[in-house]
Amino acid sequence: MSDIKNDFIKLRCAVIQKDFGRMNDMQFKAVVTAKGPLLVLAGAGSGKTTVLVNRIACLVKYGSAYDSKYVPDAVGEYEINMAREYIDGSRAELEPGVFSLYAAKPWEILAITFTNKAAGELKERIAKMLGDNARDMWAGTFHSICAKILRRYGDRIGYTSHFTIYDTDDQKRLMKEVMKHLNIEEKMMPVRSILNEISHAKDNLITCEEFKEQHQGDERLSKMAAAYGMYQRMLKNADAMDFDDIIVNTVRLFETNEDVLEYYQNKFKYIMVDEYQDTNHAQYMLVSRLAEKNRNICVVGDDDQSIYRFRGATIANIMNFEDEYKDATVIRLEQNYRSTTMILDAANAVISHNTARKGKNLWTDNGEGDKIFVRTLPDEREEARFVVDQISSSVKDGGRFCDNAILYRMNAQSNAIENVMARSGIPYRVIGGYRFYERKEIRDVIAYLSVINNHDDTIRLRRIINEPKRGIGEVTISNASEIAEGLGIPIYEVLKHVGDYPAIAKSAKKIVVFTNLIDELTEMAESASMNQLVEAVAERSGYMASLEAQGFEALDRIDNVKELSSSIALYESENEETSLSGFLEEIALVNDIDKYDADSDAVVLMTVHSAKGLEFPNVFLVGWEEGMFPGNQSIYGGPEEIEEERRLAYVAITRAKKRLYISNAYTRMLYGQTNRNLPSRFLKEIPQELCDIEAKKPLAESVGQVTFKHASPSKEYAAAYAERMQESKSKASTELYSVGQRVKHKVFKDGTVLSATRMGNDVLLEVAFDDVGTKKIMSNFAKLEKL
DNA sequence: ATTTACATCGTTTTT
DNA sequence: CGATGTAAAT
Repeated sequence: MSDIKNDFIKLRCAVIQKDFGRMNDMQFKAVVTAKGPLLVLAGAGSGKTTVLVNRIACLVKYGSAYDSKYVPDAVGEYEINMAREYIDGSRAELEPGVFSLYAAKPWEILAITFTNKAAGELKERIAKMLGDNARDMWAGTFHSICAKILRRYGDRIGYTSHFTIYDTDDQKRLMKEVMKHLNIEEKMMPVRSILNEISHAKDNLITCEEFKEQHQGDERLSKMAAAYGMYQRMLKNADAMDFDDIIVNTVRLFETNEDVLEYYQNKFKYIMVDEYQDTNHAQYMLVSRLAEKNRNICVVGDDDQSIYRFRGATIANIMNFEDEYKDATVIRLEQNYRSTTMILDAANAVISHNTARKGKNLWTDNGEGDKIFVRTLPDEREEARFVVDQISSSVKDGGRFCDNAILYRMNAQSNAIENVMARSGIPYRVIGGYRFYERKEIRDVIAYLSVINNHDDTIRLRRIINEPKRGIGEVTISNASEIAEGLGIPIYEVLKHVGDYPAIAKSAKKIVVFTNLIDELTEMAESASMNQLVEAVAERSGYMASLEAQGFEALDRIDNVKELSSSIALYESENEETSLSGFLEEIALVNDIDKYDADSDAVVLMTVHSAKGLEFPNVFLVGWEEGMFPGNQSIYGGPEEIEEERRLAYVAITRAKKRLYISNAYTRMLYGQTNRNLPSRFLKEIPQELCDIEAKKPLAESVGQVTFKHASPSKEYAAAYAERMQESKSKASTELYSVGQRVKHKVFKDGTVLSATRMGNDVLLEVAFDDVGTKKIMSNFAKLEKL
């Protein structure tokens, strides 16, 4: 080989090194390993995302050039000089193409992440490196990527392109329906347990036929098999899929349609999977089918951070990767850039008690740092107060609220902390828990949109057919669905031709009102903007009016519906192509955590699960007690469960950058019962010399305790209420209504004001309507017309 | 068909 | 404790 060629190879590597040289050796190796299977075992805070981002950038820019000995014939002095200039900095840009080899096109890259947030972050960082090019890359969660594929090819397996995605609530409703049909007592088999069993089966790609076969002797499981079968049939009839189906159906699609599989195998030359330790069998199958052809599969994960066993994640996927792909390159990232030595040592100590792990030891040169603050407090209120005090004083010293995160095992724990926070006037945000899209009023409006989008969506149709009350009762609805079942046609078809079916003819009038409403809105959906559509739904269905009629208590709900409308407007302005099914998909698949923005200066409260992938300067881990963390379920569930909890503890500890506080309480009130709990075993697994321990013993219980339970809530409430009114920028009704005033409401028509009570900036009116009787309404929202 | 009152139930983590 | 469902009354 000529000298020029040898020089070129060296220089080419140097060029790449210049671009990606900021990383440590291991990271760099992961970035430039382009071909073949690659396993990156990345400890917490080891720059996993950075590796992913840079690897993609490297693939697009240089392809597999780093490892290659190939030199194009055309290379000569000119290219050599260009490389030299680039390396010494006198040249800013390389001429495209010269140094790359088999460079990947962005659309040939598939990056699968665990959360939408991670996907968004990935895309954003890649866009910074590659510019607009990044837009064509597929980056998303398993669910969103599969949904995208299914929207396109779902017709091959009997779905339309606007199929509905059922969430847990829809699943429960549907399963209840199934159980009614099959005469399964809920006491014998709770809805949840059946759904869990089915979900497990699906995760392992077991069809209902196979499930039935496998459990022939077992009466209980045979019943479940029957339920499974019927459940699937009804889903299909409704053109709906649950979360598991989205993955399973994609795998099935590939199984039965060779051409589709080949298309995606050819399309995705490079596949990357983040958080590989949390994949389940179905996801594993999906990935390995896609990667089969090119074998350019890079998985990144940390076996110590596998925390989704309950959802079918099997740690085996990452453990066996090397057996699966004998030629795999394995890279370990053990240098941590996030935490102090103290925190890392604690994390390492805890996780070392697990047996099922590949084993690694995180280290850092960030310095020793503070000891871990371990506190024992009398009860959960005191615990919350301790946390709040710490945060207050750190903010006084110049810290920011958003540098602090409070992590707990269960969402139910947030309440105690929220109360104390609110009282102290500390801004906070709760992530997860009650999600916006889980609120009843939001789900109702969404259900309307779903039905407009997909008339066959039986479960959601049933949800809204009598919401608000239209006088269509349970009997009518189940008759109609019986007829639909019997004829094998969608329930909406039955409703459209009520007259033909004597069993429901009595309610014909009311049903026609409903179907007309849906038809009208469906027609509107074709031309109007989605924002207009939501408003039309809220108005014309009478939903808004019925909320308004509830007055005072429904204020929040009215606000929420309005917020939904503005979030749709936002969706429309942010996305180029918008569609109703696109929006519905987004809200089904996108979680609150994804919307979490670090910009607002507030303390963050969330579960440890939600915190995966995030980091904070100060972290408070509350409720480290036996029975809480580890939870009772896992204590009695066996050693595997405990190991999972321990991994969760490991995740929790490694979220902290500077300071880590861990606390437990002697007694804790949960679900209305007070329990005495011992400190968590995980706490004891942290070596004492790493800790700064203090315990505040509870006072003797005898002394008559003064409780301030009812001291100030009304005041607080009034303040919060006033604030909210301020926010909603009430426009109307500074004008007061007098008793006896005749008014007109757009739904309830004419009436007489019985009373008017000022409340904050608004006025609560009691109005006797001529047609519908007396209602309490808030004048700001009701937009009454004076007569 | 709708409202109300009362009992019962189960309580992990999430796409 | 809270949400959810069932039974009885309007």
